[in-house]
Amino acid sequence: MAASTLTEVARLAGVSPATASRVLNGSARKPGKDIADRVRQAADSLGYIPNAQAQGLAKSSSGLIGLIVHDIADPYFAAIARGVQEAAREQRKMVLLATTEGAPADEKEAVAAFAARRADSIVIAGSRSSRSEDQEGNADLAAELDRYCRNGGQVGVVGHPVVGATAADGYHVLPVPNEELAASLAVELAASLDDDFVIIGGPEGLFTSDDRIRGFQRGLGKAGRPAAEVLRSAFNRSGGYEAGLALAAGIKASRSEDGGTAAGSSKRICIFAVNDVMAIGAAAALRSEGLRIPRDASIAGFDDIETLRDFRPALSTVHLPLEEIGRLATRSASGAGPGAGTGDDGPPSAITGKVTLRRSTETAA
Amino acid sequence: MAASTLTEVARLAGVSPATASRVLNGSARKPGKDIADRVRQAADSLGYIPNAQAQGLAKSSSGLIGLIVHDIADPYFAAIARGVQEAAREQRKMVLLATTEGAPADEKEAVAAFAARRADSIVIAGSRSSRSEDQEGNADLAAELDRYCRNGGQVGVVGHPVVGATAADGYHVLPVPNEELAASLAVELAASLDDDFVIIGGPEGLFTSDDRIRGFQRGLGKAGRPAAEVLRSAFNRSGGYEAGLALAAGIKASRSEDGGTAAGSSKRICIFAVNDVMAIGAAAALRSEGLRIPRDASIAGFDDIETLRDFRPALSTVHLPLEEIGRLATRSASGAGPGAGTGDDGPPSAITGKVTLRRSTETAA
DNA sequence: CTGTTAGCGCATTCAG
DNA sequence: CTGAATGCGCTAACAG
Repeated sequence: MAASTLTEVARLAGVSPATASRVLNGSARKPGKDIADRVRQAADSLGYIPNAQAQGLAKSSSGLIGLIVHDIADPYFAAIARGVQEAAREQRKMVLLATTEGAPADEKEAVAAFAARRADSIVIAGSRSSRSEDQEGNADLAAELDRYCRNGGQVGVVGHPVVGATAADGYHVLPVPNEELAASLAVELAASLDDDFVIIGGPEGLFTSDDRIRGFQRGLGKAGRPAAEVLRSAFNRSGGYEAGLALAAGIKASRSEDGGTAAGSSKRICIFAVNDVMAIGAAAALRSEGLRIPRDASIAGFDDIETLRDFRPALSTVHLPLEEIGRLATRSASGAGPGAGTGDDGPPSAITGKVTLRRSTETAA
Repeated sequence: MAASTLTEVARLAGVSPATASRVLNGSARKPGKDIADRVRQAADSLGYIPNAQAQGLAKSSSGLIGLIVHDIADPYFAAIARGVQEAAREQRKMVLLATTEGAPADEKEAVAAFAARRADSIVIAGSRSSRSEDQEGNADLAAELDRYCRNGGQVGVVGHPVVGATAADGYHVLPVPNEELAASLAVELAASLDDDFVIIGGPEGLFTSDDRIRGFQRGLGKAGRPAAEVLRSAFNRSGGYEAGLALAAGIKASRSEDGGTAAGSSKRICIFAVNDVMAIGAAAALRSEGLRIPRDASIAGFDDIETLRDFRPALSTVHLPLEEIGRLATRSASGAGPGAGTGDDGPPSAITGKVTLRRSTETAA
């Protein structure tokens, strides 16, 4: 038994399909009140559900928003996804999810799939990359996006533009002040701590990571501190853990150099991990090596992931309004259609974050 | 400039649309190698992307899987979503996301929306509820699901069947042994701890919560312990926090009764929170009241949320293969079509969890 | 093996 | 204000 169609509803109501369509969906013209009721009644007596595919075909617009993330189980993306979902709901649209592990080739596939479904807009949340291994994928992705935009699609990208994407109509970037915020974090940290700074970053070429590293170094410079050493590892918890292990070894080594008992003589280090999840991993590594925070090392992250806020010692970090980022990116990809003229998308709706110092970077006391 | 169509490709290749369709999509019959190449070349010279809406209309199947969760930012659902996504990828389908905050009325809307999009299957991940305020919503949801199934849709539900749903063809439930596992947890805890047990549960009527409470009590009974008192609050972090606050007050009160200095004379309590997120909230509350875990109270959760594993003291819990749950629920809603006969969906593919005791429930030492 | 014909379910011209 | 006709882009029966 197939779902009932508009035609069936019309027949039952004794009207034409056109009329039925007009009453059941918001048409410009309002049919007569009496006949409208008949149609509506017939509709739900049959349990009529409009076929969105057919509607989409006829109107060429699908009510779909495509969302691309690296990993939906990563709390960073999950939070953004929630914002996207909210915005979608406001627009009475549904969100189509694609996860790509950050591979531009997969992202290109996702864009093509969204285009095939005639998604009204696409939101790309994952960090852009300029790594050489991603060159080709990036080019393909850029081309696919370009085509999508040329066909009237809207895209909203969080953070940085896709590498190589021509600033087409309908292509919007929501800037995130990663660099500025990281600089502020460095300045605040430098003001209260005497520690030597070390950075745990993601792979070189990951924009989000690179921005935060650059900003942090700049802030350090502004505070009259030397640039920090940078350890590179995976942009996730285990990357943080590995780097943390290496740092722990270093801390222990420098201590024994200072002579066994003079435990306080070597300077404490302050670790800046470019995101909270890496910071937590690093903290776990230090702990597993018998080191304590903030006694033996201080540590700060970035993002202010909600689920991690109960972690002890409380993690110093930079708060980012993740949910709002998702919302804004989605809205930016829904505004004026192509040919709006000025190329300006109304108020830039800038994202603002906030340095949030907590126990993990207190002085050793 | 609209996207190019199959007809355009066909014209450019000098063949009929039917032939073009046959080569570009997997048809049973294979066109001649020479002509196939011409079509393929024409296709990507035009940047042809098939219109999934039109395909769906013609084939009446959309390649879409609908996923319903309470909140995508909740790590429990995020983990399941990842599993669903994986399974979807295996089937070369995309996932449509709907979040409902657990309201059956919204879930009904979501099902209708999925039905409108002709989703091939629907996965419902959120806990079922039998609360009176959800009665009406449940009935509507059940009716909507029933209709969806009758029209050939497949649905997979995690945990418990939707209240009132008639076991239609295409309706599959993936059981999660919440009760058994909670019982095992109680037994293991009772074996190593002398504590008095207290349970922090979600609102009465939430199946997942109720199952875990019931199981825990049963385990307690089996171990010769009296039933635990049950505190009810919201099924999330703040619910846990509030309940934790109440418990902290109780702990302090009973201590002062025992006389100020005899801090060890009143028995320690062991808190079982029905999920990890609530447990973390409760732990935070205790801590904020100056209590320490496991010294002043022990605590255990349920789910073994990955992001929470670095929490200290490490949380005792019951490990659940969340990702696999998502995968299996998705697969169960993709197997044999309607009319398969036996009503049996092959191997029950049972979910198994594992009691995982960690520091938060060690003896006070 | 290919081309032609006919819908899939709906929105939207047009005519009445 | 209503009904009949046309087409969205594609697939699946037919015919050649």
